[in-house]
Amino acid sequence: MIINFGYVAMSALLQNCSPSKTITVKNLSKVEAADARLFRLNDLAKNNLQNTRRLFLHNTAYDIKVFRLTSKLIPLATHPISCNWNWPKELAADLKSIGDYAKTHNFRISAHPDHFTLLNSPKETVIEAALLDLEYHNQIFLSMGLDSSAKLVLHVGGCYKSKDESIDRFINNFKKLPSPIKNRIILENDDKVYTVKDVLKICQSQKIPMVLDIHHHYCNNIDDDIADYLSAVFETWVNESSPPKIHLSSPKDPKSIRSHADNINLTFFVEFLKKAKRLNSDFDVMIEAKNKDAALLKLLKELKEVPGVSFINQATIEY
DNA sequence: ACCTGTCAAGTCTGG
DNA sequence: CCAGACTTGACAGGT
Repeated sequence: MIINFGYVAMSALLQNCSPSKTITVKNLSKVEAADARLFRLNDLAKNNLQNTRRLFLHNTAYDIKVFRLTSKLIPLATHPISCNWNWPKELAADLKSIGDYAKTHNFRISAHPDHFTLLNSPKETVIEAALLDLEYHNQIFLSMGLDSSAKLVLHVGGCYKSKDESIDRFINNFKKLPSPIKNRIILENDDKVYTVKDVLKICQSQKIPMVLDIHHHYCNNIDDDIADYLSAVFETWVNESSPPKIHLSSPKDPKSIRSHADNINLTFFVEFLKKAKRLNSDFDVMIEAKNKDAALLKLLKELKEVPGVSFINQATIEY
């Protein structure tokens, strides 16, 4: 089976290359002239897009095809203070350009809207804000010219005292989404409320590809073995053009197991590899570690010593 | 150059 | 009913 590795949003190796630079609402408000505010926003966004291009070039140098875009690419894009900023128009050329690069190099791009973006809140205002944020993410992908293989990773959301009712609310609101957004959403098990079993059930009934987070499963499961779910999880990707995606991180320490460690625990991942080998199906691994791409490169280096692992390129293995 | 409090956004707990 | 924790990168104001 072939496994492609990637990382999240920013590089620990490239200096001064943040794709998430922003301005606070308070400070933007201090700028009096409307055109000066727009200039500031455009300037920040263009800088973020330029740094995203640098990240893309960096990824190419390391054969990295799997990458998650930061959600903060366009500063304050969905905040009322920017309502007069037509950023898709202003940034059309920049977005198209990095999108073309991503397509030319067969990148597998995703994004992960923040934890404020909830489809199962009982509050209508929260749902409206979530919809706006999903539209923002969708617009970035559209402007980049990326089809529905560019995905948006979501969690089911809060519990609100009743898991069953909250799952029903998720499904109802999911069904109401515009198709272009619906087709991009993939669902991930979380570390506190919705287990692999819960999320899988939703994904199967709604035909949503499921992202398996093996660290979250470690934090939140009812003594279930991940191996029992792998086949069904991968099956939710059967109609997709990209292989299934899993998230990989390691607990920071025994006291705070839910936090992400700097790097990836090799033994833990190799145990997973052995279980996955029984299915022998290709998948992508998104590394979620504090050390970002440095953690990815460290893991790849360590994998060179693991029996049964061979390298197709710097960031792709066969096992 | 470095440190600290704060930031658009939500949920949950505990007082 | 409200404050604080949760979690994250980066801003902004301080030293």
